[in-house]
Amino acid sequence: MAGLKQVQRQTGVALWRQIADRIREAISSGAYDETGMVPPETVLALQFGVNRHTVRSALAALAQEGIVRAVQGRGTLIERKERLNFPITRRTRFTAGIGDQAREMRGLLLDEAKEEASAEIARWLGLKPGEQVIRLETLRQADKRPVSRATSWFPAERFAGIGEAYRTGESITKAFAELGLPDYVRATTEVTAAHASAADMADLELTPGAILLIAKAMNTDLEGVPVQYSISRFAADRVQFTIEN
Amino acid sequence: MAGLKQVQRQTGVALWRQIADRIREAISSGAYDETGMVPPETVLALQFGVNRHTVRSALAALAQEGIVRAVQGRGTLIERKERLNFPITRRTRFTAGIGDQAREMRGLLLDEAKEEASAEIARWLGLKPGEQVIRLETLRQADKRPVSRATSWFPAERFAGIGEAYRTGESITKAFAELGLPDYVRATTEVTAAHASAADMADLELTPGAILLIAKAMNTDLEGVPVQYSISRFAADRVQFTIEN
DNA sequence: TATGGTTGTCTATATCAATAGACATTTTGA
DNA sequence: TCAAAATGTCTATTGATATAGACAACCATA
Repeated sequence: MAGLKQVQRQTGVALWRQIADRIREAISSGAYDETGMVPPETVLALQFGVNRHTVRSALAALAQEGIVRAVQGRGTLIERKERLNFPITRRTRFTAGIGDQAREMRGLLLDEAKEEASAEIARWLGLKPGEQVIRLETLRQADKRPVSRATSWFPAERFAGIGEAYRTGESITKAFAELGLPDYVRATTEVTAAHASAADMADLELTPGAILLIAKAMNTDLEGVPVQYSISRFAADRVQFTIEN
Repeated sequence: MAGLKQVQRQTGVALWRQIADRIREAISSGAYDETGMVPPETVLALQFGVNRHTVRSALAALAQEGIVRAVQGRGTLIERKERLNFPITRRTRFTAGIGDQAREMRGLLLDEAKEEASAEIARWLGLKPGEQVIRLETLRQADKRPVSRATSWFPAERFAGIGEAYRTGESITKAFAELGLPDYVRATTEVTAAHASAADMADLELTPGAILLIAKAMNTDLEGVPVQYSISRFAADRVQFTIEN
């Protein structure tokens, strides 16, 4: 399991942050499932080869994130530890994909705009650059916990009113259905990773240094005509993607 | 493009490192392709709202990575900027997948061991826990630049000698072929992201704070019998995954 | 060849990060 | 009820980080 060995000194990233990352990882890998607690501060300090105060800074950061809760005299309890699985297939849908892994799924519309397609968007949607597209900024939550922040583009002519449909249905699938598109398929998905920007940190309730999994996806209708291009930014410590071939 | 606006103060990560990350991203997004140079230090300092010395620390780190090169009197030149695309399909192969994006592809065998399958490995390979498996530690390079570090497990009985076959062939596909398995398919792939460990930083020539894309993959033969389970760790700034459905 | 724009170097100061040690406070269980 | 084990708080010191200003060195070009 997570070999909690010595940390090596790295410039530019505070030791307590590196240690916080290591402990967070150990927690989510289930290393402390037996006790439901993090080892005592003195033990962690010894394992990582740092001062106890440094470990305390790390644990304070994790407490701030809501991952652990310290109780004087008892120890430091682990609060949460789930990682949602997100299957990527031809029938990928965010809400259904998460399925029974969470009780309540919501999609919130943060912003809507009609704009001219950039060269890249036009290419993905099979339009000419400058044609009208609707851009939706959405935030997706699983049990009130933010999971991803997405920017989606739709051909404006075909999907007029999709913003309102999304706002009421709280999912792309329902919005498409309301606009007369009962079914669609995932054509391509590109996955990369990056550090979270300040804006994404705020929306996804992340802390500095957090990682994003970025999925650029294109959906088509059953005839293969592009209906949506989206760039979704997932909190990397809350999800994993599964590709079944 | 990459809106190089003010950085917001984040505890635990040095400002110069955050700025280095932002500039690296801007470079790889092609923001400075016209000039082939990063803007002057004074301009960057103004854009980010920090002191010029802080920008200099960031640029020094990027120079250390080989991404930029400062020339006194002229400016700071951009050295490299490629991101390899790695398609994930039923026929995913590392070497062929990279294909024409690099001239020379190599797979180096770092370590080989015969061991008992853990519960997880056994599950993936369809074995009983404790059955013998062969574990290979490999490093994959594109044009001498390390791209990924992988740990792979194979059923020991069926693939005895795969270590030697990999060492000479420098690819899994060739090693399989040599052992009488001319073809195989990718069954499942799970993608996550995490910070690089010290060991991976060394092997992949990464700098502190670097991100990994982690792909856990299972390959089967044409009858659907598992032949390989692997955990590959990619330098996130050097690759992207593409899933075509 | 002179000038403006650029990177390189130096000094100084304030704040943050990390270590070190001591002791208080709380919980659990013998 | 006491002792052990755990987290909480305080003081002090050192080195890394960030800002500020000034000037040197170098390059391109008008």
